[in-house]
Amino acid sequence: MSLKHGLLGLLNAGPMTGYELDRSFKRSLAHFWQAQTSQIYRELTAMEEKGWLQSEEVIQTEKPNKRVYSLTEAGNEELQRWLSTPETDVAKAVVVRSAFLMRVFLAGEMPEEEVLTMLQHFKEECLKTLGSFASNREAIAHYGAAAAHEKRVKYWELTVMYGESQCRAALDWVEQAIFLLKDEKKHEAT
Amino acid sequence: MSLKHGLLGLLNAGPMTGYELDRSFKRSLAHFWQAQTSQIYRELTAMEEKGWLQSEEVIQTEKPNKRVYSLTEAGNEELQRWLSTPETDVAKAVVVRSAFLMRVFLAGEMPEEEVLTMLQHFKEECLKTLGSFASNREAIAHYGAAAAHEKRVKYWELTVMYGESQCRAALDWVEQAIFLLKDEKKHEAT
DNA sequence: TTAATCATGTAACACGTTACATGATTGC
DNA sequence: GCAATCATGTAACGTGTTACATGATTAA
Repeated sequence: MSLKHGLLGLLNAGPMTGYELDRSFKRSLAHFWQAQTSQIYRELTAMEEKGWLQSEEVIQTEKPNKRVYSLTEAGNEELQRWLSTPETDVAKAVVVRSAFLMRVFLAGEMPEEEVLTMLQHFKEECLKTLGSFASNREAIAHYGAAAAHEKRVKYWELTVMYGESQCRAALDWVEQAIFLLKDEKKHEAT
Repeated sequence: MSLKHGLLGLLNAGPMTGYELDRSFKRSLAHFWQAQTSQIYRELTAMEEKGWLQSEEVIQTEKPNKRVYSLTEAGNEELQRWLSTPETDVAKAVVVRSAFLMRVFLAGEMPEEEVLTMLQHFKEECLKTLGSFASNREAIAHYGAAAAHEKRVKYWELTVMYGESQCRAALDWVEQAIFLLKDEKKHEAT
């Protein structure tokens, strides 16, 4: 149930519309939790039903009307409850789900050139993603300048550092994997 | 749709029962794709309906009866089709979903000691997981000795290497994070 | 005039999780 | 006598994904 709690966390900084939440989400949390716009609207409806949020419609003339959500007492308590309940499942903290690794695992059924192409493609993705972390840092610097919520910014930064370190490790791995496969091919040839 | 394709891949090595698939899965793929036993049975039923598998009931007297699944032509084609269709979604290759990082992101709403406890706990998980990769390597060595499917073993090994490198990176990160938080506290004290 | 931004959703489906049920055999 | 292994599932629920629908304003 982390999407709901992510939204509670964002709303803790102040009321927002679904649209704004969607953008905040994509700017800050998307590197470890991806969510579709439609899912966010659905969760907001569900959370209001649970009493964690309240909303108010704001009529606009120049733009479409919008619905502004804010945390209730119950929502705040739920956030606190979730944060103070440590994860019991050992595996979930570290283990991730990766369709890419599934392909690697099954790569024995593919021609080797295709495997190499796949790895090369993965490498490019890693490089791109590393770049996106750099822009993330810029965004942080921008918010950090406004200060006031230094604490929040500090932890946001930590999640970005985590992403960067994972990404660098993935890059090292893929380079080594490519090397190993190529090296093997060379030996086969001789 | 990777769970289905993982199962297809395992069955490509020979017919198996749901129970055996479950154990194979947990032994080899579980470090990048976790699946509940009940989910595996459900997927098997669905895949047989799609014509990717066929099954046969084996009557046993000393043990409960079992149902042995094997790949059909269509199943094999589907596996090939999936393997040769590269992932189009850029983000999915690298981005992962992590409730732990969600907690870190929201850690500003927690007392700092709790954050430290959480990080320390995460560190222990990392260490445990690193250990489990070691046992994974032993399992590989065991299968590798039987040879015949060297290719499969090679790629299996690569997925383990990936897990290990990610895990080590996570460990480095958490140690640094703990250091940063403690250091900050010290400066506040003075 | 075309794309981007603002703004909200519904419907259907796919996939993941949890709880529960059954029952025999084997080893400690 | 109790836990583990073998062996298979159903039901309900929760979450994630995809496709679709609407419609105004503003900048290139």
